[in-house]
Amino acid sequence: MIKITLKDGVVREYENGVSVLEIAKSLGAGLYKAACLAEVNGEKCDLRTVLNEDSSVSILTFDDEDGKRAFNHTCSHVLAQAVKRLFPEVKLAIGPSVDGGFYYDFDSEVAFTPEILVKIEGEMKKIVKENLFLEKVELEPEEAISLMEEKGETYKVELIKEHADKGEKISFYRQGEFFELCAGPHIPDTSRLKAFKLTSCTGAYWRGDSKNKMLQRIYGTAFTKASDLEAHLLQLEEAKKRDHNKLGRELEIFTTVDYIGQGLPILLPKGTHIVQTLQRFVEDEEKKRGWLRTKTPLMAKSDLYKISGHWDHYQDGMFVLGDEEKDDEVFALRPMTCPFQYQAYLNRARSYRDLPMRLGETSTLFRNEASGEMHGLIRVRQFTISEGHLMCTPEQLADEFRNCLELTTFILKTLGLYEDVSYRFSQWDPDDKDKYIGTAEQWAEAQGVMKKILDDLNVNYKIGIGEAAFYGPKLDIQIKNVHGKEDTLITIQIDQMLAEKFGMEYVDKDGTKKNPYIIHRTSIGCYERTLALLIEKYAGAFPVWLAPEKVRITPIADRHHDAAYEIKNALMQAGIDDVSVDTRSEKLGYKLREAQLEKVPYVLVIGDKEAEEKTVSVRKRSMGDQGSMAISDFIELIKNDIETKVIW
RNA sequence: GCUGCUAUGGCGCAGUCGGUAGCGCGCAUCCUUGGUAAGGAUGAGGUCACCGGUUCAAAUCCGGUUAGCAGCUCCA
Repeated sequence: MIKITLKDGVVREYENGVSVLEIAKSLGAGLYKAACLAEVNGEKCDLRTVLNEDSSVSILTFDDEDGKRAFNHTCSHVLAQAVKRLFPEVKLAIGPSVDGGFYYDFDSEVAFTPEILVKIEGEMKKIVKENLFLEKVELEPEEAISLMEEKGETYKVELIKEHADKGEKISFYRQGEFFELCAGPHIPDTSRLKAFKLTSCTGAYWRGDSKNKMLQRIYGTAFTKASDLEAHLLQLEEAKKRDHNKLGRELEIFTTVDYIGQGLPILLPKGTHIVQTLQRFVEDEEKKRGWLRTKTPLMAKSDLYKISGHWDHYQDGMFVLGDEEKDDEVFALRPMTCPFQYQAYLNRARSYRDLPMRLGETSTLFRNEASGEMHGLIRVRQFTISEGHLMCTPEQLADEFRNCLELTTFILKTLGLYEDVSYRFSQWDPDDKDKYIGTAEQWAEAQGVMKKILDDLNVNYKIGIGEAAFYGPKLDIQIKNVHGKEDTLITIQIDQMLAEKFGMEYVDKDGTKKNPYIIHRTSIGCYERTLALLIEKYAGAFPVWLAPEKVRITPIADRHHDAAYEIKNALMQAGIDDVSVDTRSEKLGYKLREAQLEKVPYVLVIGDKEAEEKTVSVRKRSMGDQGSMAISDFIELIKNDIETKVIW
């Protein structure tokens, strides 16, 4: 007999050689049915694992993150098995679980159309019914390679060869006739896969490298119950309704025109209004915090970019005007502000007394993104960023960095996005010589300085190797869109290299010349992308201070029009613009419905009673009828909303 | 850039087997003058994204281009 310590601390005795699955069964039919995975002495393993000594065991179900992953991963094996049954010539690549489901990459001559996906799903259901057991098998590397070569699975051979010299056995999982290279762990049998759906098929490069062949990736998701699957699919549908790319067009925030080009959105009056409001807010806030402003050219001769290194390291991403072979002067639209704003610093000799020097600019940039990269307002070719460069001494660096971070925190909190972001410490990739300038020593120093600052500030970050700018490390503030895709909203960077390249110096107290540290930073990010995230955050129902139409005055009958315009004037005189009057001869309910759908924060209903008493009947978005109040009281109410930037 | 899908009035969509276009919403006008999420009638609006091909005939079939979508790659 062996002693098994369970999750709740209870110790039970079992026969030597008992499997975890049998233990689960002994604990109850419900747990047995729900079990996905086990954790034995802290190690994740299959439920079929057999125990021969005293152990601590916890049974993981779909409710545990690891259980869910194993469940989805097993479903990806079933997918691969089904594809091999229907298309034996298809070669298998890899098939992991991911957030919200799983995928499997196939090298197939046949394109997997939606109709084919349905057929594959049907075959998967058969496999589930067959209740195939998943059994782990370990082979010697040579054996594994020859087996996979025999089956023509060239991708698997490549993977095994990489593992071969580690001196470990290669693990496989068998389910029926299907034999798959896999480290596991897996759920015990296919019959537990009660509810799954193949959601899409797209292209994906083998090993994530665009030099490699593009494979076909089938995405899917799996649940223990059909109702959970349906709820999940419904949730995805709901998320799509918040998609800024759809909602932003519906709400007339922006549009695109095919003959203007990709990544060049037109901001309509409502979108422009929001951006302008954000811009004033940011510029005022920066001014309070000691930032000066510059206005620098949108383009420059190639000479400038040759000094900065962009000509060599970033030319593909720039819009170049002219041809170096033919033209005397070649220009390029600016892809960043750095070398332009540095000229303000270089305007005269600087002393340590000039530092820190904080230069902000609302800066329009142009980047020639590859054609497939553009996405609504999130990824565009022309955008405007709250740019800034800060030149300082080494002693000032940590404080100034903290101030930059505090500014972004303040802005994110004001926008209501603070809880939605995560931090990434973006470092260089020493193996990527094409992308990065500078020496290993320079990078070690810049990253070391940044690490210390971040750790001192207790920033909870993850590290991104190869995510640094070509001239220095970054703190990237990341946010996910409605589809779960992560983008950089805000970035704060430390740069030691460009100051040297541009000959930026200051005379220190001791009379020696030194290069300043430079912080590149944005405070709200680029306005287009931030706007996109705000549309998704609020599903178009913006806080009052940002709302492009704050008040809609709705007279009930024609005879109330004069009273309505009087109220509009009163609001305008109180400094509240963005007020409209809906004089259409529609019923009140009809007008209210439209105002609600357009997410106008306040609707003022004006009828006989209000016209008589000089009051307004206030309807608040999503809170309905608030009753009547004096016009002056309403002005106070909405002014407070605007000034405090309250979110409701 | 790559893989796949898509493109029909302002928006959302229908259009079968090729025979020169329909619906709903919106818009305009008129009637209605109403009290917190859709009152009624009439009307206007489309060279079916663009270029080319096949055909007696193309929204429909074929090729290309442009743009949009999902994903990959990329993202200073």
